Amino acid sequence: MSAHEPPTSPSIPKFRYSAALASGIEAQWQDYWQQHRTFEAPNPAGPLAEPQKVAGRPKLFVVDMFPYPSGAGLHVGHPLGYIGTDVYSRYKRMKGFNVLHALGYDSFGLPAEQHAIATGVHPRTNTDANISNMRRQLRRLGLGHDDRRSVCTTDEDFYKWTQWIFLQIHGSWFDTDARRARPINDLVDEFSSGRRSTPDGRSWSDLSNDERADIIDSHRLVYLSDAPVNWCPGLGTILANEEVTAEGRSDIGNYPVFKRNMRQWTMRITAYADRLIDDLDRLDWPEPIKLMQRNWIGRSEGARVRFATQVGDIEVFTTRPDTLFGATFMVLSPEHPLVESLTTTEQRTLVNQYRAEAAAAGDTARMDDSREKTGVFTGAYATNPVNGAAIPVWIADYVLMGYGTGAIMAVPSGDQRDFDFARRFDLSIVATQMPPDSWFEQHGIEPSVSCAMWPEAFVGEGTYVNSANNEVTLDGPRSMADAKSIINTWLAEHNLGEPTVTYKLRDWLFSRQRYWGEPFPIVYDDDGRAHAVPLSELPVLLPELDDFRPQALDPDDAVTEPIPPLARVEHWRTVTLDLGDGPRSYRREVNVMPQWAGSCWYEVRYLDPTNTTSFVDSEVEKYWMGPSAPGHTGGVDLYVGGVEHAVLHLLYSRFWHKVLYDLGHVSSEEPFHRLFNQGYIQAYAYRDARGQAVPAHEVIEANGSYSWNGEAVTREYGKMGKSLKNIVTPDEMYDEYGADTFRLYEMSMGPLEVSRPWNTRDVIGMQRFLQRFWRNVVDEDTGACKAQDVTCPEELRRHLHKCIAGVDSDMDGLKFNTAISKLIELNNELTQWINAGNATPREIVEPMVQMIAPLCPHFGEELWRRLGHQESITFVPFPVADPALLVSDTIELPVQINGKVRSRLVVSASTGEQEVIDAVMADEKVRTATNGKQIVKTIVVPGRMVNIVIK
RNA sequence: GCCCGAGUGGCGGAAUGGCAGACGCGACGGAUUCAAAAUCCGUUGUUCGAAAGGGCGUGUGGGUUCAAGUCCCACCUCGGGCACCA
Repeated sequence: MSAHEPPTSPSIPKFRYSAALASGIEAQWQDYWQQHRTFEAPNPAGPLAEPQKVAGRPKLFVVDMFPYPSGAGLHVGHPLGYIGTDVYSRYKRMKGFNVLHALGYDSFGLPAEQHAIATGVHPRTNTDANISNMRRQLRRLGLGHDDRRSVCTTDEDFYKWTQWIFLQIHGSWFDTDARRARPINDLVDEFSSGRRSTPDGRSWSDLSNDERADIIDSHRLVYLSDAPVNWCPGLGTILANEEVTAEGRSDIGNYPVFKRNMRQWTMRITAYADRLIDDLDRLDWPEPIKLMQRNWIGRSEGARVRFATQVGDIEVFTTRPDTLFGATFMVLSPEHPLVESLTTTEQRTLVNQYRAEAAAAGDTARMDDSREKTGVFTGAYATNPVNGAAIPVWIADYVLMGYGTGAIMAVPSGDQRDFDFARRFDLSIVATQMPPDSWFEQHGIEPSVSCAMWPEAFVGEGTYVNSANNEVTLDGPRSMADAKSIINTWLAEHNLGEPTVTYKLRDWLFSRQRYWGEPFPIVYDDDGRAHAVPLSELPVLLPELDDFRPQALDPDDAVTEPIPPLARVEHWRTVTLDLGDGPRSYRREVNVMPQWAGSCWYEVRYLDPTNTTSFVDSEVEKYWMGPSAPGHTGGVDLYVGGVEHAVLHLLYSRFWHKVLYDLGHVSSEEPFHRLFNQGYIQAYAYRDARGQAVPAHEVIEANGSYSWNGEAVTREYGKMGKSLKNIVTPDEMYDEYGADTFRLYEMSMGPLEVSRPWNTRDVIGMQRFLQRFWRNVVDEDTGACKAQDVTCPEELRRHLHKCIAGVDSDMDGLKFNTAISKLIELNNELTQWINAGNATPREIVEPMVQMIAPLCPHFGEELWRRLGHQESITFVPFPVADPALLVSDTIELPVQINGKVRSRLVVSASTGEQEVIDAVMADEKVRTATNGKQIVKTIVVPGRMVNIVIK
């Protein structure tokens, strides 16, 4: 392993740790690992079983978020997380763990398809080229991945199982009593045995086949719905709610998105809303991500309440049933089904006009809350169930049909929107809670239960007023929770309402009108009824296409019906199958699955990538992902990725995993037990006077201002990207410094979870450190190992053990930046010792090499070999600190006077408190400072410091 | 508007409530060199001072404490998420 090309320049010693030397070393060790299959992790069972290697080691499953193989290749920001997980995995191998670390590719998706449309090149060709380039770039980084497990979602034997999971979901329903998914046949049994009654109460045997199928289909966890969807003509496909930005545009491409009705496959993720929220408490995730998921799911607890009208009850959902007595009017969504029958003759013209306007304005316009409130009176009145008051019924577009029941009871005294509406249209406002005096004081008005002077609604805890009828009263001081519970009980007793929970989360639109995705394993019969393709027919392969274009659509064309590319492949679209009643002709589903499908379960396939009989061997899944203790969710031990998938990938994959768990296919309840959000590496970009980006690496800084070609430019900070001309690639770093220096720099820049700016100029610092380290072990001229079995000074030995203890705990906590500085400090001290003419103590450098190995694996392997070891350093145990060397005999105590350090005192570590005080009082500087002052107090923090308080 | 997260030297960043600025970059000075690069040694928060030494310093203003970058309250700025959600 030591025959490297000598560096080209004659003035540089032959064995200096230069970029050229590093590159040679790195290439050789990468080959070594590949030949020796160093990172192939043994499985306990299944096709990759090596049970004897599994035995006696704890396991660790580390996963990076699934990358999309972009055509642009990697820039230095991309590998940050991969390096972090690699360092951690290598560290854990040295701590005795059986580590599974692999990286696959989320290779279906829009960019490859858009590229195919533009160039006519098959997306597979392009995707494969991108993957090989990315594999090449990552191999050069020296990542310890098990390459056998590098799956791609576009592989036929991968998407076979994506389709299989789809059919599992299609073949199940959610039992709301058991709070879990069950096979759909259980539901058929329940209906046919009479344990469960049919929707209209007829017996199961009296129903026609079609009627039965309708009932069953309506219970499936994935179902066809003809409902409003997010239609994005610019992409030629619909999008999930999570893929639409707050501005009503597509997350990808920023095209306009329109609401329209289309028949789509929809995943019943809402059935899992409660478990998706509740189980967050059992996960080791960053709190902000949990919060984002909670907010996205948006559980609100309240009550459904029915208000009687002449044409039937209006049902509302409210989170504040305790304010029912203050409901002075109702507001219905313009699309509410009762509007038609409620509206009086006199109001009809106005109402129709308003409804037309509301329909014309897009969702986005309606959501613009800076607008003034609009609305129209229907002419009808409803009865407030708690006090019998006749209250007017209005329609207004701020009430959305898609949330709750599409109707609200308006309590203007307690809700700001209702308050605004009431003031605008002069509707009455009745207080149900008396705000505290401080509230009135803040608003500069006299306390009054009359709302006439109130400038805004009062939301909060207050004494209840005006809230009683003959049977129930809330009046007086009481908590909101009590009041809600009292009124809910009363409502239930009188059959006027009941406690309910609603969610913001909507079901997941799962169809995409594209080509480059998994085909649905679904066919339709002549009646248009969907059937599952038999498992034996999987995978349903994508047909070849010559032309990948969806029909050309204007991004603003909201009305034209989309025709997916697969609809044009007539020979593929029609298929003859025997689904139990003889061979018949069926038509295939022509939509494809969204990109999220493959990433919903890929981590499971890492476990058993070559299994042809199951998506994963259950024993293998249990070993790598099973719960570690009763009550533990199980799942990946460490999942690292960016925060941008907080409500997309991380919500969808949890949902799929829970379905698989319910059906008994996995033993883990959650896919990712511990989540770590890495920061981003960003970069400066520069623009000239015209606002054009200029090449960032050509910009010169002088005295805090920046220039390019002699022209002043302005600096901005953001993502690396082509358009900003500020990309730095790993390849440039490999050439200039080698992979180990690059890895070390990325890890040293700051905490892994924090975003930070890239600064090529700083990389040199880590290069110098490795050079000094190298020079301490290797003779730069001869390449000979300098380490000798000599005794080293006690102080250096103590420093080593302190370093071991610190690096060990830093690496365990993913704090690589501080681990690196500890190694640099130790190396600096070692350098001084050696520069003073001493030999290199083997006792110091061997543990140092072991400690640097996870960070700079090629460097570590090479030095380990040069130190005379024949085995790879990968599984050499991490050094252990000697506790006896961590405590020192003497300590330096800072002495503070009134909190300011005035002196330092070296004392024996065993000095008692009184002795310390005596020594402090004898100190010259202390005597000067305290001279003539009264000592009020003396604080001694054992082993840490002394503080004297004087007056 | 609501909810998170973050503000520390010229820069990236360290600091279980206990010596603020570890480590690295940059800058400055020195050694080596014909010279440079590389390497090695040293200085480097700011301010007053010739020096010894002192004052001030972690976004701003208050507070708790013997002691606050760290805890509490209010505010400012930046980044992110959600947004007429009943």
